[in-house]
Amino acid sequence: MSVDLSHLNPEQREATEHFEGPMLVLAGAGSGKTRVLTTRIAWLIDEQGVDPAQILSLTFTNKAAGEMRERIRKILGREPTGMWMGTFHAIGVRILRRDATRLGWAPNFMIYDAGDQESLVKRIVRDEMQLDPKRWPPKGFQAAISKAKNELTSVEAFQAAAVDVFEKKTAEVYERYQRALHDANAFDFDDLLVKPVELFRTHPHVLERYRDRFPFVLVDEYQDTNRAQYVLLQLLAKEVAPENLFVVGDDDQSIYGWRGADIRNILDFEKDFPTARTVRLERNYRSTKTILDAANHVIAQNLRRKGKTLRTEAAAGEALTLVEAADEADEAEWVAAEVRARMEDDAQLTLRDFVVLYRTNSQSRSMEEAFKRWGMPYRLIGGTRFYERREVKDALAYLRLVANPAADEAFLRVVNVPRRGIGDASVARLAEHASARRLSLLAAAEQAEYVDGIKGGAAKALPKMAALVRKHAALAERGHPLGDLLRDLVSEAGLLESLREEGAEGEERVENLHELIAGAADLESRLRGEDPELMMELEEMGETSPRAIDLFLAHVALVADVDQHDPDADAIPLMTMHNAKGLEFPFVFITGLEDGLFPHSRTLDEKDQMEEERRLFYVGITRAERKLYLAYARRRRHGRDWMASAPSRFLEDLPKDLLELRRSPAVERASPTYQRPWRSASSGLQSRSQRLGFSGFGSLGFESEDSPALRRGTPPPPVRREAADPSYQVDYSDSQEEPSMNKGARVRHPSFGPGTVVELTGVGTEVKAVIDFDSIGRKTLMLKYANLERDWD
DNA sequence: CTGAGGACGCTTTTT
DNA sequence: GCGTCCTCAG
Repeated sequence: MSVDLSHLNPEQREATEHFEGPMLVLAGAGSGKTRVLTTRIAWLIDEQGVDPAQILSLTFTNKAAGEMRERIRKILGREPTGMWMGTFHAIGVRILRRDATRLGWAPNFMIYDAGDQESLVKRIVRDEMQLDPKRWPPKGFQAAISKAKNELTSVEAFQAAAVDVFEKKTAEVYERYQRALHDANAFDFDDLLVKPVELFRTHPHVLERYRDRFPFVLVDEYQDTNRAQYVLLQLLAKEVAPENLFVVGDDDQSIYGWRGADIRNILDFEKDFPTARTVRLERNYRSTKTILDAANHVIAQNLRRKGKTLRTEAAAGEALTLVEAADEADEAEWVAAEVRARMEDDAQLTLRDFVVLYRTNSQSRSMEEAFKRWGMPYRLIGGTRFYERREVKDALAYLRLVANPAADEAFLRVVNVPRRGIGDASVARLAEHASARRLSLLAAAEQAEYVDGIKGGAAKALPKMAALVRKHAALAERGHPLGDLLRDLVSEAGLLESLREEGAEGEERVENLHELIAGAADLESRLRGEDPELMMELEEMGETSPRAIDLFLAHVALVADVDQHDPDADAIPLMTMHNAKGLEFPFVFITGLEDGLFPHSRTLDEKDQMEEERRLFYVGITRAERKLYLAYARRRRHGRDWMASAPSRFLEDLPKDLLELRRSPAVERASPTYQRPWRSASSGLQSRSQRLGFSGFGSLGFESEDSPALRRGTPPPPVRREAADPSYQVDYSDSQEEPSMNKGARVRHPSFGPGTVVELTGVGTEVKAVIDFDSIGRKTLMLKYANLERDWD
């Protein structure tokens, strides 16, 4: 069998057929980097006779890993048995399960997620160190510790370097925190990267084993690696002749600097590996020329970059639409109306062809409301993650307790969930009793009736709860089906019942639990069906016949998002731009393009951060295949109060001739006397840059005086509720008439170039024209937005 | 021990 | 605007 490379362009091919030595693939957005990665792996296996077990491939998301494995399987026509493909964290876990003992952890360690970390830090700060959480917010410590870990700063090094009070206190928290993790036989997420590095550094023969095992290392999204990940890669590949490290990334899409990703890793790759070859993938297969032009102009403003320019052979396509809205509700309304209009225009389109992107999750609310009002289903991506939901964590804590009755932290979490009348006082007594007798809390709970100070309800409820756990532990021991076990457990514990009493939201939570149960059942059936991927994973970890319950618990820690909604459902996705990385959509709306929101106010005075914001904008723009909409609101609710907002400075970087400007009906109404500057001119046919002068663009530098409505401190008008206003779609009215047009006229469009009017429909300001463009063929345009010129030649 | 009511805060978040 | 956290009365 041979791998088909005929569909690759020359650069993709060069990267794909790279056999040995370090290589950097700078892959622009939409340039086919996944294709290169997967095809190269298949090529290594099929054409170069590389054993899949010699390949280690690292990604940042489970989704990416899963999709890549699937694609490789398709190309090969068989399972790439033995290949390690997974997230850095998942691979870290695998390494640690084998050798954690060498670091002093038992192999069945638990993984603390962000929430667990937070409660542990809180406990240390408040209970152990007795610090006032107002003056010393636990979050601050947690962030500092996480940062230190990402930079591979040990407790000792941190202590040595601590100068000010905060650093000294942090050093103490860090030390206690690390000790607590060890005592609980747990690692936090950061440890999953840090500890393998520690293992390799302190046990050279273990490192040697991995170096021998994996002569081929591949990394996706290299621009997002942090210090720990970087060092891990260096350890695995540096000076391991011939240094087969193959990294793919895009410095222009580095948007995770705030959580430790270091863009220098990709910028300096050629310095780190002087023999590295570099391939640039600059041909874009996703977007129209107009969209790419916009993206290129935006990113060109950044200084810290390798420098790439995306090229395409695609047509110019539609102009970008920039819309000014009155406020966020109006913005959302406009977006919903436009989506609806688009869909009415083209029956082929579905809601999945669109996406609404924003900077912060809180912006989703107005969007959700608008889509609800329009009766259009939407799908929220991101936000609170499935396994971090309260009810899910509660159910998992029960399950953990069933799997391991000595899991005290799980016991503490659910001892009074649902409410059983067991308060802090009783728990404290129980803990005393337990530690005096070296019992687990669960074992102590069984004897609660005989524990001093525990009386009444608590004395009855504790043994009852313990009995419940014991009963299910016995079932698990006998190999009772996991899905059934979990279902009975949450129901007998009273979780379902208590959630149902919470009303509508509780129903949702019950749904989540059903989801969890389904997930457990699914994993177990994969285990019984000897799913090859799963079997391989178990084998690598030296585990042959784990209990489904332990396997499930080990798995859930690493899976961030189970898509709760049907991904095939016809609904419009709403997400942050961070969440959109790697995705593509025909129609993209980027909302909230306002200074202080995007770019975010916290980034305004720091150059590097501003560049990261701009990269985020670039990521947003390059998601679009056919059409990009940009929107901003004149004012926006910010916490308690309204703020006047100015259009984002990023808009200045867009070439004006790519833009079509629109205003929402509400804005039109708010400024009835306003006249578009270009209309007052004699011909009515000026360049687009002049047209930009309307109110709201003060900050764009086209108009010197600020419009009154935009001045800071403007009292907010009452919140409009014209949402359901059916005129919304048609009320783009302004009283000015358009230049007259007739069938057969030759016209020129700013982005589509010359064309012929084929048909005219509608009246007044609602005239639509079907125009046959010389370059791209027929299009239907609203005349008043089309900004057509008569073309006489 | 619990539920009510008030203060607070609030960027992004692949794992 | 909303969710979380804390405090306090019953």
